[in-house]
Amino acid sequence: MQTFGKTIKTEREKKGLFLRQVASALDVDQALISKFEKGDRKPSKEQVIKFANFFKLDKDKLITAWLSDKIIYTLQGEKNAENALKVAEQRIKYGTE
Amino acid sequence: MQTFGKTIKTEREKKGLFLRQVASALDVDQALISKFEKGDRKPSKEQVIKFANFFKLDKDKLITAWLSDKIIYTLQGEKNAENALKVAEQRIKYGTE
DNA sequence: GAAATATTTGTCTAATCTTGTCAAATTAAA
DNA sequence: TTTAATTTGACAAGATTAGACAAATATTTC
Repeated sequence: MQTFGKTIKTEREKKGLFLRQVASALDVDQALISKFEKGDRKPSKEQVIKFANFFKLDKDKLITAWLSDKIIYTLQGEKNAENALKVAEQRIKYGTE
Repeated sequence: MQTFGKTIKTEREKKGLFLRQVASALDVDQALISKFEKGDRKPSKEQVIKFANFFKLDKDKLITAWLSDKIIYTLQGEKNAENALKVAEQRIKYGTE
């Protein structure tokens, strides 16, 4: 169950690349990529797609990881988090009623 | 499976109150409450709690509805929405690994 | 159906949050 | 200990959102 950050960090290391290199390939500041990897900045969807292309990762999987990061972010510190997820799931599946 | 807006609207009508009255009781602009009810403005958590108290609703339930609104908002238009929810659920239950 | 009342909508400003960038600090490697 | 890599902090700019108000629309009442 990967976060976006861990995924791209692992991938980068697999390929033996430095942040600097990814940064220049994607034209994104390397400090920013470092932050993506550590999860203290959230990339835009366009950036997620850039990463997926660059690392040849399944786009949907990477987007899913990124979305789940965002969900978890909005739920942080909420004790009703789990219930909210269940409710959201029902609402998405069957519509809000 | 209620949204925050529907919940407070229903509750208000149950009690036969006008927006104006709720607005003055909670000290919130009535146009804003109208927007909350229709779901085109998202209340703060403090406001959610105000509503729960005022209508004597279960705080956790109302917060859950409000959180699920926010989740659905972040997932809007995403085809990976359902998967992202499942992933988020796993991560919250068992931690991110 | 006219007047009064209730609700909704549109728009603007201010406040809040988020982004990307740069420089400095830290950590790791050679 | 020098060099290279990564992380951190802080800031300015940009984007997003909230709340306020007025105007428009809808609903109710007589």
